[in-house]
Amino acid sequence: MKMDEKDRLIVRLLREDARMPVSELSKRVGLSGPSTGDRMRRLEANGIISRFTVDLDLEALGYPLQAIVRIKPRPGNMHVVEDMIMNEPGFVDCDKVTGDDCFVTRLVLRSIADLDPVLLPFHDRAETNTAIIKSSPLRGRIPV
Amino acid sequence: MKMDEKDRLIVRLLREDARMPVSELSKRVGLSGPSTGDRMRRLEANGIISRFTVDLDLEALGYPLQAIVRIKPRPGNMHVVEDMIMNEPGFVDCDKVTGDDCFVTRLVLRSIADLDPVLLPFHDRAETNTAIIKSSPLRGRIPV
DNA sequence: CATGAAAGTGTAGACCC
DNA sequence: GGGTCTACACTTTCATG
Repeated sequence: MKMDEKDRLIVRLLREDARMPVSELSKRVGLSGPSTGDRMRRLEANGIISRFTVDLDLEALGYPLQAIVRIKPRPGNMHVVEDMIMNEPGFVDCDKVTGDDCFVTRLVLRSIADLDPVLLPFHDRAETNTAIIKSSPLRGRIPV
Repeated sequence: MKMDEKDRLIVRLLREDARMPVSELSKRVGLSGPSTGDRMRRLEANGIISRFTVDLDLEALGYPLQAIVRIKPRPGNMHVVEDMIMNEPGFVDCDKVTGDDCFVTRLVLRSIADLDPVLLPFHDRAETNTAIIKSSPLRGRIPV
């Protein structure tokens, strides 16, 4: 699908506020209401916009700490370990990657004391490497 | 802020479709329109919902490949390397972490051939470790 | 937290370039 | 094909209980 400058502007504005009325969107884009609505629907239909959603503040939800945990299952434990990750709600992201590690995950924590209990069950079946996140200078940028 | 079951349902529904009319939201939650609207605004005011936004499909935007790149600047190159990450639009996530690596980033690519040119400038100032993402079984789960 | 009226918003159809 | 205008239906909001 080809996007012009107005499509890109619509996407950028909706990223900031997905509930912006079509009427206001149309003013900022410089098109009529209906055309703006059409473009919005077209962007969604073509899969550029995969969904309208809300970002949650994990800190406000009681999870002030996050860690990157790399997990390398021991031979034969691939599937079990993947299931264990899925069944621990603290893991909010999980990527399966090539190379030495198998899983790169993001784990959220209520306190540092929660880290050990979460990782302990893994140590029978995998090697883990944990790095506490100090800050996140970049989250979800759109590549230009 | 204390959240009850209805607040949590509102958040869950808005995650699926942030543009859902308050009128329909209220039906599904089992409250009147105004109370539902009030709760929505309260969740946003208290920072639980940090913003209404859209998820973009990076593949549809022409970036079918992603990699996790860990970056360890050589002594004295911390700031330069951070700036280099910020100035390369392919980096869409960047976390500053404790431990051996300093930065854990997510890099999006149009093709595997783009990997080398992006990483080359770093090799003067840092050690990098790249893992191609094969699949992402978990993205942005809400911890329960 | 619910109700009802007023103001605002989205969308379909006809039309134009 | 894409854009605009108009009009009607739906939605949100505010005042009130």
